[in-house]
Amino acid sequence: MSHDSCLVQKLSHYVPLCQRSLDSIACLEREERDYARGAEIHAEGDGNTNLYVVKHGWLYSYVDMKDGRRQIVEIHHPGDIIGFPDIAFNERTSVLKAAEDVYLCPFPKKDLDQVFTNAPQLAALLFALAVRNQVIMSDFLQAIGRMSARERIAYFLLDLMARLRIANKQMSTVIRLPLNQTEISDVLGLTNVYVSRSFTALQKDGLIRRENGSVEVLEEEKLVSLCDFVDRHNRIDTSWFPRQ
Amino acid sequence: MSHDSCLVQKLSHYVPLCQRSLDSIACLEREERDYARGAEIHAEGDGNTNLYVVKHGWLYSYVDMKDGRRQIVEIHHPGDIIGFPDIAFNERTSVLKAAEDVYLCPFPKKDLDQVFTNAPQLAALLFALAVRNQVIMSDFLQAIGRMSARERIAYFLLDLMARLRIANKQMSTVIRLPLNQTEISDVLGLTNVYVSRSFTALQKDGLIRRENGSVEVLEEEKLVSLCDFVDRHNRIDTSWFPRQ
DNA sequence: CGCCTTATTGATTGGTTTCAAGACACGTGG
DNA sequence: CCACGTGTCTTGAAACCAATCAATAAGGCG
Repeated sequence: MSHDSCLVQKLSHYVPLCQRSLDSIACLEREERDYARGAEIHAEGDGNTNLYVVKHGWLYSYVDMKDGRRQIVEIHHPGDIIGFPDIAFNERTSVLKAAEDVYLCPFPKKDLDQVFTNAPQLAALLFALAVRNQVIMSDFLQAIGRMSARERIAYFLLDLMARLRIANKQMSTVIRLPLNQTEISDVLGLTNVYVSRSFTALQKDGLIRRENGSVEVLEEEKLVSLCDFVDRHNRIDTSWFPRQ
Repeated sequence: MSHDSCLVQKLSHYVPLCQRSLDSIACLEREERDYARGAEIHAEGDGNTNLYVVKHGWLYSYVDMKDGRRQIVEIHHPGDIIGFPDIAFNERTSVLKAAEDVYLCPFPKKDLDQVFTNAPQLAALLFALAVRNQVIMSDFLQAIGRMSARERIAYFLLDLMARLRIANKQMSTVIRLPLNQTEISDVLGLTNVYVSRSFTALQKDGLIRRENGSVEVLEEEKLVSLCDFVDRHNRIDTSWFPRQ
């Protein structure tokens, strides 16, 4: 059973997990639940006692703003743990929504204490991934704060590819994209109209090609230099981790 | 000695620290070094073996972009630990610069392993602060991605006040601001010209008042409703922490 | 077929950038 | 004391990118 856990697979990408780490993870994936496309698994302000391991499908977390627009703050893929950003709070800070049909494993926040007392390696790994996320978000902040619409789209696609490659090393250049242009605009701080125009422009220049719900990246290097993309996902430094 | 550590003071704000946590922290503040205003303590791409505890003065971390502009990704105050976002990498991802004369305590990254093996409470606290930072950055992303220049300035000031109040609970409404408008524009993804215009507009509307290097917040509630500010700094949920 | 969601395209508007000039404070040296 | 340079902030005019408003097209599905 544990060998087909995409969480184990994703974490093992960074460091060989010791037995205590594996045991800790197993206890997070006991239960499984299904949600249909469009379901809101929790709302902003809900109590947050649970985190979720994603087993299948894409989800995203978003925040509604007072002017009626919204910002998608995170996209969740299989093998991700949802909810870490909120564990420091008593209430959810965002709405969690299924972008397509999904399977999740919920587990209570309180289960994390045994990670810190029993599995220092896993604790260090989760910590490293959490702080790495700050760098990834800083990169993204630059994209949102300083780049044109075309460059942001390029950044968005490259970031998705880098993330998906962790779980699927032999990924092709075709990305299945279960998000509509309004959702993409809510990720990138644009409007759906301008997402459409920018996609069309990138396609006209031969950098990408689109086909119902998928994007094929034709010129990855050109996209990379367009937005100065750096892959922060592929490797992390684990040399400082406590050894077993 | 340890009682005047602003790091201990800041961390104690969230949870009473146990002796093992205090011992772990003490070992991070052994050495102290001075840097003059404008000094670049490390550059992007440098090896990163050290983190720093800020004892005095403001600093910031920034990234140079290919178009010549730059993005300030973090502002560091006394009591902050600098460098966590980078510990997952072998190289620095940003330049660290002293905004004024500063004192820092450098300590090697490798010293963190003893935190994870000996001080699970401190490990959990640092983890909680790291993941909370993701929420703070999400909030900031909304500000950058969706708000007008005036709203971003409002957000910037309120965020600064919330952070400074952790260390100084009786803070007045006057903020000393050792950053020039070009630096503020690099935080907010604006131009220095428009920062000036926006500051002037806020002052004309009676929300703030400026006096050589300081800003006085006259109408905090109006600023809050202008940018829908939520203080994420004040409290965190520590109920799930491992107990001693 | 008709309905709904999603994507495209055009015309107009507007907030921010860019470019440029001027004001002001401060320190330095003559 | 004044001249001068430097860094910082302010102000104006023009240009531009993306938002907004609005209409049309294209699919998917009952």
